[in-house]
Amino acid sequence: MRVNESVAAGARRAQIVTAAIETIAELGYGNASFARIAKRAGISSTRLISYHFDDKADLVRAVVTAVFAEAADFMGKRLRAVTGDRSELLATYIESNLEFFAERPAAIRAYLEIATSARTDDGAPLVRPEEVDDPESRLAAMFREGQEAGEFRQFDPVVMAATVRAAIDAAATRPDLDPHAYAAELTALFTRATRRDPA
Amino acid sequence: MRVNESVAAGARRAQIVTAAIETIAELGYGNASFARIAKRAGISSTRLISYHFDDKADLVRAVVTAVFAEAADFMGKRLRAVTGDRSELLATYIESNLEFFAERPAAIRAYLEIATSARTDDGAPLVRPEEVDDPESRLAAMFREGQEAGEFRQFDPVVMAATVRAAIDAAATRPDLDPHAYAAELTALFTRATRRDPA
Amino acid sequence: MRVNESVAAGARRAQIVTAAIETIAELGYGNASFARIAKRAGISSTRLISYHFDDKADLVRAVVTAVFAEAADFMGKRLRAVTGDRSELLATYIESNLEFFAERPAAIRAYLEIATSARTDDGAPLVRPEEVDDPESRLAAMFREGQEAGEFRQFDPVVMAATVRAAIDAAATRPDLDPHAYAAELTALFTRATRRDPA
Amino acid sequence: MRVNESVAAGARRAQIVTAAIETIAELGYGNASFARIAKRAGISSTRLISYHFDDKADLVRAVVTAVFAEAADFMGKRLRAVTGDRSELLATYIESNLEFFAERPAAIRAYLEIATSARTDDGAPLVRPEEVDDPESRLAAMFREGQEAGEFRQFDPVVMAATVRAAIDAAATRPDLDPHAYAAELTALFTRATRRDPA
DNA sequence: TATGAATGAGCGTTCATTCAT
DNA sequence: GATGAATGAACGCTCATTCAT
Repeated sequence: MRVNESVAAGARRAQIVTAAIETIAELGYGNASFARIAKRAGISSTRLISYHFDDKADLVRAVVTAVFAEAADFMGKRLRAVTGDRSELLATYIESNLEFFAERPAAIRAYLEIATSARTDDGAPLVRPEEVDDPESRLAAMFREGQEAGEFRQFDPVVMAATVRAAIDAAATRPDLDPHAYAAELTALFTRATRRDPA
Repeated sequence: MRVNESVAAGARRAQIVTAAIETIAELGYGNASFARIAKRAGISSTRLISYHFDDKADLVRAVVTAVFAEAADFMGKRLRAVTGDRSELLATYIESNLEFFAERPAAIRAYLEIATSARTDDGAPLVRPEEVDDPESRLAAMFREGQEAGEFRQFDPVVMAATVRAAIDAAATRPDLDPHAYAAELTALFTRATRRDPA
Repeated sequence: MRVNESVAAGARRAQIVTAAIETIAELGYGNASFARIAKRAGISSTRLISYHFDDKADLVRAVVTAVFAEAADFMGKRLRAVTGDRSELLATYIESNLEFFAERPAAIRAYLEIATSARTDDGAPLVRPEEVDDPESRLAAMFREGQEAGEFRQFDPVVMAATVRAAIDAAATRPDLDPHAYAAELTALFTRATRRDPA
Repeated sequence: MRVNESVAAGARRAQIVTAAIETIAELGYGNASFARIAKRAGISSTRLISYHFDDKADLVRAVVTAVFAEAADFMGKRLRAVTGDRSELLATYIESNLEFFAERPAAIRAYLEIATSARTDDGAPLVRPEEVDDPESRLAAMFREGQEAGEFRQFDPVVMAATVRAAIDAAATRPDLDPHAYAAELTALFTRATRRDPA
């Protein structure tokens, strides 16, 4: 997060981030060169990107941060409105996430591209999860609390969280399917997978 | 599959494919240049790669084919030994798949890298699923048959297959966790998610 | 030399010159970009450098001028105090010069960097000796006068002056050696090299 | 030194090294880009330079090695023919070195450019003296032996060697002066500077 | 006097691929 | 079946400088 940046600079940065999201989503991370991003942003030179971002990693980090902020805003409203137990929270989490995918497919595709494809020279992830946010850890914590509250059966919260995230992200690669129906399927699936077993 | 290739040429191809798998697994698809693959294979010039493979897509396709063949061989033995119903088949599928990950982590990481990162210039996947194999479709078919046989509850087989595959692939990115315990968790999860609901 | 510049502007210029000296001395002329100099000066934009100096050549000229002024001030005091003949003058010249190196190593390293490395696009020296000062010519004149006064043997004053300067500058690249001992060695060396041969 | 390189590759490398020497000598190290060197070498792309040399440092090292080899060959013949004492050896060293400058001015200018201007990003010399050769150390050793043999007076051999090298290198920057006359001046200078003092 | 924003040219380097034996 | 040599395009990034307040 930058501080003390002027309005004009902030707007330019946002414009470049938007172009980067679209380029990465459409062509893949490996094809998203500064030249292609600049072209899509309608700016004449890649120099302007280097001027506003330290390097490519900095731009990529800005993309992830922007997507996460948007997702958090979109989903946060729905999640804070939940009044029921954590089972309902999980259902809302899945549904709002899939709705966000339907709303902003490019943003989420760009994020997934970065998460799976952006590496440093030595193979390490360019953006480490803990650098930006870590939805999976928060999900695992929620499961753990639900177990302690007796709302969920006993299972490994880490595995369950990883599976829920993987299931949701997989949905993002199926834009052909209806997000509400898909959400209903996943909700049914994970409700059964997590609820206390019948006595 | 090539025909009429000599033993020597086949061995060279296999050597290059092996080096490609290791390079992709370790450094990521984006860093797996011909130069790096050639270096790992212990050959002096990238020319040898171009000689044995039409182009990079051809090499990548060979990698995927090799990994799939190995996985099919490894898992096939276990799956054919299953005597119970499709619920047991699913459990064996999950478990043998995670065992394969533990056995050949580089192979599966290379495959996942290719699946998520390898694109043509215009953003299309470099290797289309139907070009090599399509485990997800076969899984969906299995679910459909199980539903018709009354072994599973009613759910969307496509969504369930996608979720199972995503859950298994997510496990591959967690080499820190014990594969048997992970398999047990996933088996419990999907057994509950797919079984007929209690009356 | 600028005229009519305000105190504030003069201070800024001095601040930038100081940063330039340190940067050139530490990283070499080729690595002393406006960006690096600005960073060391603690100013946010290179624009301030361009504002206070016409171009890079102007800044470099200001650096050389500043170093020469400092050296002339430092050495001038000692040289004016010499009462003996030109042989003693030469010894004092050498010694005070090496003392100055010890006092202001960054300044002299920066100057030598500029003298040896700063070129225009077509290879010409960025700062021509006669543009700023020309110690070598003054030294040659001193030798010529000394020969006419019978204090030195006959030799080519130009070659001798070039050699003395080269010897002194070489000393600047050996900050590991004691400057006084080095000066004593050079004094002994050039005293023998310049004195009248025994009859 | 490369081994097992083909005749064609060796010729190419030599061609590029020659072009590099001329470019560096004429335009200075800072202006000697791959593009300018390639143009002078008459090759179409800078890629060919990168193909034959690991990186710029590798090319620069090859230049220095080539110049040193040439100088050693040129001077070696004359030095091995010396029959007198070390005083005569020193005179021959100076004279043959200046003759080499007159013979191959571009080579020596290129070397001096590299020695004074070629740095890594952090300011360290791109080519360390000990990496290629170290004439100064050998000269110092010669002085030390001469002192032990009673041929020279007592002085610091390191300082004297540094001064002789600096004096010779300074001569290289004066192509306007006659090398034989210059050599005679330096020989007279250092003969007097090094010989035993009269009793 | 100062500043952020923007620029086009150039940098060394790497890319997969083709040429010519 | 194998090889070294060569290629043009593209890469991210840095350069000193200018524009516009």
